[in-house]
Amino acid sequence: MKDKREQILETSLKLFVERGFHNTPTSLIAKEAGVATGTLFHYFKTKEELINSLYLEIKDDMIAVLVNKIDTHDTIKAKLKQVFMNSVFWAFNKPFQQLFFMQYSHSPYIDQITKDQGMQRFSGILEIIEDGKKTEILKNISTALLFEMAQGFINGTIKYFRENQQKLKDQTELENAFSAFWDGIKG
Amino acid sequence: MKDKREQILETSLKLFVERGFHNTPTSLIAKEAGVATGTLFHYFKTKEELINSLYLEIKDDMIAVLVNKIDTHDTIKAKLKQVFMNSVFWAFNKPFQQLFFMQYSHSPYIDQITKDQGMQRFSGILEIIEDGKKTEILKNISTALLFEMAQGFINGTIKYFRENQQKLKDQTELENAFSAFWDGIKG
Amino acid sequence: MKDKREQILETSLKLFVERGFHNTPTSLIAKEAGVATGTLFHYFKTKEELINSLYLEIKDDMIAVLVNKIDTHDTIKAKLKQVFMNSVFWAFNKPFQQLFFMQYSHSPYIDQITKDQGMQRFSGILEIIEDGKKTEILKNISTALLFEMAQGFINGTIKYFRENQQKLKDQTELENAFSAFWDGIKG
Amino acid sequence: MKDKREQILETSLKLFVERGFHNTPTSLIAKEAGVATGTLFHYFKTKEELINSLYLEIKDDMIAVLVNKIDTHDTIKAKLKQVFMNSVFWAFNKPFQQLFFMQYSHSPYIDQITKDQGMQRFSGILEIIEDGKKTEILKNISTALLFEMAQGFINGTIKYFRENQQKLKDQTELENAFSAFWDGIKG
DNA sequence: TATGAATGAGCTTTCATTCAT
DNA sequence: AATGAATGAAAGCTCATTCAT
Repeated sequence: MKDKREQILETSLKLFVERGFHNTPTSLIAKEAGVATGTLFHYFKTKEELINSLYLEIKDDMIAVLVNKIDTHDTIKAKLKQVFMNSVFWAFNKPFQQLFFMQYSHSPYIDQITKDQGMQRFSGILEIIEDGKKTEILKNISTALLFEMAQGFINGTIKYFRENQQKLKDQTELENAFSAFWDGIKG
Repeated sequence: MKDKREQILETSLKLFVERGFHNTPTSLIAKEAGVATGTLFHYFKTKEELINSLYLEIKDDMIAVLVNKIDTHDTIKAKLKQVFMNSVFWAFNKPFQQLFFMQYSHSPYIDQITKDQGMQRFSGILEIIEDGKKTEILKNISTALLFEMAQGFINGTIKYFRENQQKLKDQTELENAFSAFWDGIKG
Repeated sequence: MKDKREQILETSLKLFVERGFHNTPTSLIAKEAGVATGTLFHYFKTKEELINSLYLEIKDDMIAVLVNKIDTHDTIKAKLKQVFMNSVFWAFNKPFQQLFFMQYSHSPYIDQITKDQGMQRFSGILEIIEDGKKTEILKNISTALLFEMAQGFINGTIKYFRENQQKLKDQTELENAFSAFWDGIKG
Repeated sequence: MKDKREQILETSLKLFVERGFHNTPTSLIAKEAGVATGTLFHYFKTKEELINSLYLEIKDDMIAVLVNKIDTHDTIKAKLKQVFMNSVFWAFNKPFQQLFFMQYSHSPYIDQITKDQGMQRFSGILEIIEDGKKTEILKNISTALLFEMAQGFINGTIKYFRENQQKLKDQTELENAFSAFWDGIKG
């Protein structure tokens, strides 16, 4: 049997995505999680604290997956391809988590402190981009811009594959997507 | 003096973006719009109908701007550059509208019918992409994927410039962003 | 084309019976009556005045029917039989009106003054009862009690026939009902 | 201190009778019952559920009183006299409950299912009537009609005594009323 | 830790009524 | 006489949060 805290996080993720934050009563979360309403507030002081905790836990999980199987000795291109593929892989393995970010990254429910903490975790990926620029493999564009373009591109790719899941069966289209991605950022 | 319906839409846009949908009482919308609470419901049967109407009106406005100054005789590249630049221009001219889409495009408050209606309005832009593919100027990737990649890329670009507004003063970085965009999708 | 005032009364009768007084918006009455909301308030200062007017108009109509075809020369029994039959006849000819009394005779929406005015109209029937007592044809019970017993009895009879309409086809059961009625009050 | 649920039922009975259903805010019920508004909705999902529950609880109480002190060995007449007297007794002991039925038995606020459930509880009394018919003590009229006539007659009697309470001091008039009742239904 | 009855502020929505036309 | 957009008080109901157990 799962830890109750864990159970609450898991349940609220699902409900926040399906129904929206304010349209998800804490009583419903408690019920679906199989705990008493009071228990939820034992683990999270407020509903706001709950969604912010959720945000950071998901961010941590995502980052861990994105940098998976990246070797220091890989080329910049290999590293970024791994990140690209890991991103798509994560989105499909953790669909609720991915939708959660789509919905709540820009929402006022997540406070700025939490967003900043989430951003810090991207440092590893930002380093890859900076390395790529130093060696002139990537375009000489500000790192932040390159990062946002890349992230937006990947989000678009994921959105497409979510709506056309059968296209993931063979790798062709995904490889094409990465080619376009790479053409865009390479120097 | 503005039309009351117009006033309600304008006010609710601002408030939904700043405070979130469920954290914005209809009473506050009415108050800020300078109308009685009953008046809001005279024009929009429910709060849900209000946000869906808002979504479509903003979508219409955006599309009109995106295809602005596009001439039939332009090259594909010129057309897509115009769309790219128009997108950034719109985002900066209509910041609330742009943030509204960021927050609510993926939210459950907008129903699927409304989202579909919104999507239909992109047909003009999809045609440009298809023309580009026919003449082998663009990559031979499915139109839907190209579209989503492009849209994601542009969203990222906008996000960057919103956080770094001074970088828009001269055109250099924006031109670089378009170059990257074009490199990504060209054949 | 009907008089608008008439139209409003007719429509509100139907709606008050089917939906209850407070669950029937004046806007709905206006709409169903085919007039503007303002028009309703032109004829009736308030919604309360509307239902009280309705009460009295229906009472008038009912009394007129109850004493119909009663001849001064008839026996007491013949007169009361006529009233009894007229009551059932009225209830079936004016079902909404009858239900209206069932629902609103005891309700606080009708003010006491109106109820008293309605009661006055029964004087003709009360006179028949008093005549019957004088000649010892009816039981020597206070007129008011005889009246209420009779009215209750008739209401019960009507309720039964409303729920068993086919039983009205031949007159047997209705005659039986009157026999019981007469046995109860005769001296 | 009373049970909160009980307190809410008791208070709403009084208020519904005095002010009407829709003219009685749930907030007022809660206030007079000494509970929070939320508590009312904790026990009754909607205001409609509240009034329907009330209807059934009162019906149960009434039936229990009506069949009180009836012995299997009593004659039909004795049994029905007991029911008649019990009815009057109940009406005077529970005046709000009696007025509640007068007002709401025919109202659209009580749904048909509830009304049917209420009717089922009369089976004991219907049996007495059927027994009476078998032994030819009562008129050979359909049971349902006899039942409705009787109920209407009793309601009228109660209405009279409510408006003329001093007449209850000695039993004479009440006995007369029962005589009339019995004359009406006896064979 | 865990419970869930109880709270009451606050929400969306309704609706009788007004009034300029 | 007739209209219907506009009003805003008030309604039913929700829900984050507390607290005695």
